[in-house]
Amino acid sequence: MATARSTIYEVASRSGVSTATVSRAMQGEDGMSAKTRDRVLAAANELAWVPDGRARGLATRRAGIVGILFHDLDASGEAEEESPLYLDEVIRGAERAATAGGDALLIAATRGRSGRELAFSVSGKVDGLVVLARSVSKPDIAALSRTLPIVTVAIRSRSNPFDDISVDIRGAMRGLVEHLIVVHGYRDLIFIGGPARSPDSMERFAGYRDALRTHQLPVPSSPYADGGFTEAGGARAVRALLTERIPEVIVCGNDEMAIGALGVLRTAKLAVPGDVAVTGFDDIASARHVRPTLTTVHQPMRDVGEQAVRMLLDRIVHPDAKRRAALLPTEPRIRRSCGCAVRTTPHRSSSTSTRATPAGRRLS
Amino acid sequence: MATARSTIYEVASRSGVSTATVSRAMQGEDGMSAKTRDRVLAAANELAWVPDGRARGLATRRAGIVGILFHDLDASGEAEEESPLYLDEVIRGAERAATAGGDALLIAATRGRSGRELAFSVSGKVDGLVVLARSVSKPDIAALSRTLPIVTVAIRSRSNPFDDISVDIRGAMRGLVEHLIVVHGYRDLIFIGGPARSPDSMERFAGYRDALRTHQLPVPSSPYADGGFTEAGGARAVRALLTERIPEVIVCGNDEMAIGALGVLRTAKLAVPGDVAVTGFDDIASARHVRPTLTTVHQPMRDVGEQAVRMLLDRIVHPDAKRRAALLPTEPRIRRSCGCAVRTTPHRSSSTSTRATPAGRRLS
DNA sequence: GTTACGTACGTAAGCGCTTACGTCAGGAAT
DNA sequence: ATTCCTGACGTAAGCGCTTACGTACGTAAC
Repeated sequence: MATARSTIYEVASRSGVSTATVSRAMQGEDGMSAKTRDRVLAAANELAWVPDGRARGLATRRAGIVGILFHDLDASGEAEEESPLYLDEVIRGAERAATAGGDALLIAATRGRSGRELAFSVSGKVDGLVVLARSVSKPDIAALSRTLPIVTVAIRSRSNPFDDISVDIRGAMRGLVEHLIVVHGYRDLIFIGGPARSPDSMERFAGYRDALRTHQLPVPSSPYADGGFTEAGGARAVRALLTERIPEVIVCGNDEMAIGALGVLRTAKLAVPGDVAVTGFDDIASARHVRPTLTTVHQPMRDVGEQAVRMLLDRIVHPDAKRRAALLPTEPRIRRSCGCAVRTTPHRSSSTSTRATPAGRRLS
Repeated sequence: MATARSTIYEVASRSGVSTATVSRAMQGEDGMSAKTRDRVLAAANELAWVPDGRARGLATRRAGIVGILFHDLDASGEAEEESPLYLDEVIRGAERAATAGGDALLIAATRGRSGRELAFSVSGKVDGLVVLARSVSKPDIAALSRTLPIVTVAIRSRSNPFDDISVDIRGAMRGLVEHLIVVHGYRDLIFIGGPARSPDSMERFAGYRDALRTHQLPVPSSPYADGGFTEAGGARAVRALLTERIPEVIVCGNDEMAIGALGVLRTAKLAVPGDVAVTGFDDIASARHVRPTLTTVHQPMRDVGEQAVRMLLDRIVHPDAKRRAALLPTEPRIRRSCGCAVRTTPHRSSSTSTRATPAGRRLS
């Protein structure tokens, strides 16, 4: 149990060489006699020695660690807001890319007001940082960038000077709504939005408007209601809606609200999609399991994580390359709730480069 | 964009003090004049200087980073196995505990055979390691432990010499099955298991047997079928079962298989729970959304992560304390599929110390 | 006015690596 | 037999911090 790390010096003396040689052996340099290398490696093994990452980092100016900063709503007790599940996908993707690049991934959640402090403490430990939207304030990001390469996720404002990876939310919602209009011929749609001031929420609504405009339908200036991105909020909004009228389709800003809507409609004895169609957004796991199965849009969150880290790794190597920004495409998941009669869809052939996430792999 | 980190020397000379003073100021030591401290802090601020974690780590012999090692099945293309969702919860919990303790969390997934290498590379970067079951081989864990404090998760064999956090799977399954027997009076149960050689799977079955034995029911020596912990596997097993007979209850080793079972039963026009009851295990998000809602057991995965890291932090400070192991309790989630007529259950009062995870917060 | 401390800060020795140079065999070329 | 490489390794100077000591100054006690 007593943990006494051994050092390169012990390994050196035990194998009768200098520390330089030990170092070279550990890095698999060439220009060494195989015999010497084996002796060194054997000694290292016997002593259970692993080069100290801190010392190595100090000497090479490279920690071999990249960080990702996100905002953990759930833990801050900040709101009733659902902890965003997609975060996990992003993190997994980031981990994968980091490991593939030979680095390790440091994760840190800002909560409430403590973001600033956290960010700076983390910044001393990593070679670069992926910063998710809403985790750190713009000025703080700017300050961090004075010491570190930064890649942002989902910060698409034109003024964002950093490399960025985002998902084409607006285009995705537009595509989904066009499906409703073109394929199903719906003309009477209602949009239930998320928190009014959330940029993400606004994007979704903008895509909705895009589609209506394109097809010469009346374009509302604001969502019918703010369902707060929660199941309960969605239910509430639909309950209110039903006291007024019954539209052809209820387009929801996310899956949670759509699921809430389905619940209310069932209670009201309205058939989905027979009497009303419903769509969601995000493709959470439950979307496949509610009845009817929910038509929605899948966001490639794992790809977001992967690409963000890959971009960061790149930026670390080429600090002066010109800024890059990527807009990742989404995948519609057409199921039953929009009115499509989906036969048991065969597994998609795995030929595309976009990897399916577990949630989407099997269709209901 | 050009990133030139400044050093303590620049801060020192800019504020007209020695590096020692700068260091002291950054650590908020007392025994300093407020004036000097402010000068130093101001200089640090102007230079956007953050102490280099590597150098600091080298000097203090403490990186301020703990790591967690898990196995990412999904990425290895190793099997059809579902990527274990609970992992995300564990990671989030671990992150929370690490951040709370002032440390950062490094995450790394072993995939396929590369685990060994990864583990050692990570071990140089952290102060301690949480190792999840199945991510690293026992001998490798032993080797790692020669350099680092280790806490294992879900390695409950009596020979495990390390601190461990596990969930009382066996007791949980036993409790669930007793509910079926005692409350509902079922006597004719069937168990669909996971991969036969998985220790986790075996635990679940053991709990099932415990319950039967206690109530003097016939105790099978093996599960009725191996559903591989997947939805498809569960469906397959139930399809086979139905060609033979219809039991009172189908107890599934996890939720995925239970959901597969529900699908097959629906197709077969069998009412759940009217004709057959079904139970799952794990309480994945979908369990609340399938119809009927699924009776299952919730595992406190977030707590697992939190406690593991807390234990590790403790171990780092007290390397010679005696070994500790904790067995975390689970929470049954009694819903409809077992035959209980669940009225809208009120929110549980938040008086218990066990925190509810998002998935369980709202009942259907 | 000395002595004796306490306070506030400076000095410099590491922490455990990497790597630019330097050294030293031994073989090729002359 | 010299000279000149070249390959294989050793030397030692950092990398950017922390911290045990040391020093200088001011204050209190006498």
